Amino acid sequence: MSKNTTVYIDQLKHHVGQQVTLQGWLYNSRASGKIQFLILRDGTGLCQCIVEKGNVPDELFERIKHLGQESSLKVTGTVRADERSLGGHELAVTDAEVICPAEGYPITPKAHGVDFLMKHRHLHFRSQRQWCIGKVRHTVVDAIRRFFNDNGFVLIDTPIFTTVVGEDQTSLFEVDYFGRPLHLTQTGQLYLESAAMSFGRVYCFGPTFRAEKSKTRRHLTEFWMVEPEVAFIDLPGLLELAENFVTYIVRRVLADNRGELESLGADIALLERIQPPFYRLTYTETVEILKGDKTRDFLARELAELKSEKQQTESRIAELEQQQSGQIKQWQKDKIAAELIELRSALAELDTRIENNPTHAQLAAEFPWGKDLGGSDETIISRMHDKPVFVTHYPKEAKAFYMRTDRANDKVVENFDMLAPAGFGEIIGGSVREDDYERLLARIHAQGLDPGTHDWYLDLRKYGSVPHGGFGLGVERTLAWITGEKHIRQCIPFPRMMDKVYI
RNA sequence: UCCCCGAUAGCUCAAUCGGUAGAGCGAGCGGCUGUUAACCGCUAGGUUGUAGGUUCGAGUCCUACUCGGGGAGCCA
Repeated sequence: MSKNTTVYIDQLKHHVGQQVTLQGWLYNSRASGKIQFLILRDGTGLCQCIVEKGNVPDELFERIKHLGQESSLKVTGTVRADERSLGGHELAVTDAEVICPAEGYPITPKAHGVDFLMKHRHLHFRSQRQWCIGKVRHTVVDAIRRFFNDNGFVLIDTPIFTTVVGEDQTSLFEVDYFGRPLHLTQTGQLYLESAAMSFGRVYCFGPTFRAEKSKTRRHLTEFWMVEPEVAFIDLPGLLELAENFVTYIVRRVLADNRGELESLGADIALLERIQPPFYRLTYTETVEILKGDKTRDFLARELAELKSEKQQTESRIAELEQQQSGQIKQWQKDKIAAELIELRSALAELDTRIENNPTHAQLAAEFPWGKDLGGSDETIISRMHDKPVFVTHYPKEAKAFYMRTDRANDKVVENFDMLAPAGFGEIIGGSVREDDYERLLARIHAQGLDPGTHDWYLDLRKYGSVPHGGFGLGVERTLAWITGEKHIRQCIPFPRMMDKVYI
């Protein structure tokens, strides 16, 4: 008899006026005597469900009233459009079935600390912020695959257990492989180069592992990286590929996840400006900028801004504290308390930035040509620009053995990093590869590496060597930049950090 | 490996000069027919991270440790 259809919340707009059933979890609820507002989530979105006394049996009305957060249930009712409701649609409930009542759900709709949320990661997924980031991550990953698949690239799955060392031995996880030491991959690049000589354009996409002892908001020990590798390409060609690639990802997210970006508070205007060409600087130009007046003035201005921001925050805190001790209503006190908590944590961050500013200024001013750019240096350059910046031609000594020496200046290599704008920093690192057998062998020796383990890699330069290159893009860093999320650990479902694995 | 900050109720945080440990949220009960982190009233909830020290008296001061946060180096 029932022509009742079970639908997902994101399809409600197609069912206005119809009777439907939703299945999901109770995200939040408010009761007001004879009317209740249930916020239901079902994985596709949130929907406010209105339960009015008289429209459902009294017994059910009472039962729903005492349902805890995250109880699972089915609700049936009529879909109607209503501006007052989030999403613009709501359900006038006529019936409901509790599947599993929940009591004492630990993550309340109020504020929680990072450590608490990380320890409850398995539940934290259900929160709006994590849900939005997960949806954007899905789009980013799909856009990555689509871009390469649609542009003639062939997917090559490179091994996780590796015998070769891409960069620095100390940053590798060693595993006992039936008594023989192997390493978890930190790049698929060397294998990919061999594949590029077969397919021309290839890419690999998977998890990668770094044992660096880095405890910052930009580091994970396990993260996802996509690496294209192209035969017959030069540095300008690689930069063009990278900027088209990043632009494509950003456009896809803008098209598919505008609601999520808004909800996350991402800088949409900034994302809309992302289009080729990106800025191009050489390492030498970058060092000159860092040591020059522009950077000094920029940091001084930033310090002044931070200080005035701090002063404003402090006086606002004092003002609120004053109000708090006066005779006011309870709800006003709550509001003030919530604002105070926010202001105090903002103040702590301002203090850190004020404290770091002179150090960063000194590091930049005294930057010696030849050193690799530090995190703070990248942040400075990145903050000075409103679009991504390519930094190219780093000193040979600071870089990996496989990067191609610039034939016009043998102190530098034909490599590049791409810095995301507005302070997020590096999201891509890449290079043209050394294609000359003798030069590559010399570099292997110079860096104290074992030529024996690189036999097969050297072979690629023996049999029809061609100019080729590629780069690696960090998925979580890209995601953090796009979503405006401060910490990379929020951008992967189960983060693995130095010395810390929660679940 | 180094530097800075922190640990008080299930959660987020207060506690002035060293003087009996407080709010809100959440939980429980009651009220309210349009709420948007709803609101109002009542109830329960604590060995102040651990170990020692100073003191008539320590959440507060000192030492060590444990755990957590941020940053440097290095990197996607």
